[in-house]
Amino acid sequence: MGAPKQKWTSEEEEALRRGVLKHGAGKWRTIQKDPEFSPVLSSRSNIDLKDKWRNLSFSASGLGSRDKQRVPRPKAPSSSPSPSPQLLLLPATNNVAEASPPEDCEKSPQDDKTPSPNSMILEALGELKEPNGSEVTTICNFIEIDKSYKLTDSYAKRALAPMKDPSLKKKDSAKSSKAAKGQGLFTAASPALGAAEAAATKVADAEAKSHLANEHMMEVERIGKMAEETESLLELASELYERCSRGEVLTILQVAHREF
DNA sequence: ATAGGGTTAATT
DNA sequence: AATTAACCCTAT
Repeated sequence: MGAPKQKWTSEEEEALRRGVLKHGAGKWRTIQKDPEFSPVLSSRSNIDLKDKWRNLSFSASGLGSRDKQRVPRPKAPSSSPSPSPQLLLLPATNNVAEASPPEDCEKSPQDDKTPSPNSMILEALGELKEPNGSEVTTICNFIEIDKSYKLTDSYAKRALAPMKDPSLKKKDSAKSSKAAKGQGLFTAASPALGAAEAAATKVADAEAKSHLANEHMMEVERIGKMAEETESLLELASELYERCSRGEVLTILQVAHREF
């Protein structure tokens, strides 16, 4: 009776974000049970995590001064066939990114009119890049979060298995892979699209060559509708791909290629 | 156990 | 009154 509403604290929010970044969105139970976030999210249930993440995602999606298409009105059976299945994505991180960007990070001259949500992700990736090398699962999760790619943990497990081998440090290997298996999915608009798409396709094909592929196609189709986000996203993918190809860190591409 | 839908409470 | 956020219920 005396429980009005238990608002989420910053600690809990951060824990949730970290958990999602670490284990991936969807593994609420795992995140909640993780000893790292357990003490913080002890009073939250997996459902609460999901709900919170949902709210966060929705807020982040419609938080760009974009059209405020609000049509949650189930009270209009006449006229108005279908507004627009605008899919949401890119919950990203809500870190402090305002104040004043002193200097450009490195390149990305296209960082002008677009908020570049991937920049944050890239930065985060660079930050969490440990001397030991980022974990494959982390990168995998990144991609999963970015484009809502559905990567099962089975893939992660598989990728982690061969990763133990130190001889995986190849300098250049999958670079000329191209692997434009699904290049015909949608029209390519930028050069980076090829590489990025190839990477995504490779990863996707590595494990999900069954019904999951179908979902991927659908997802790709949806993404194709959003040119801006797609380009930004692909840029990130390309960056990751190049970076990994260089041999800086173990990449899912190499592992995937190995498995292939 | 997770995803989605719907409801209630608090804030503006 | 409208929006947001937490909570609850149901289906898969």
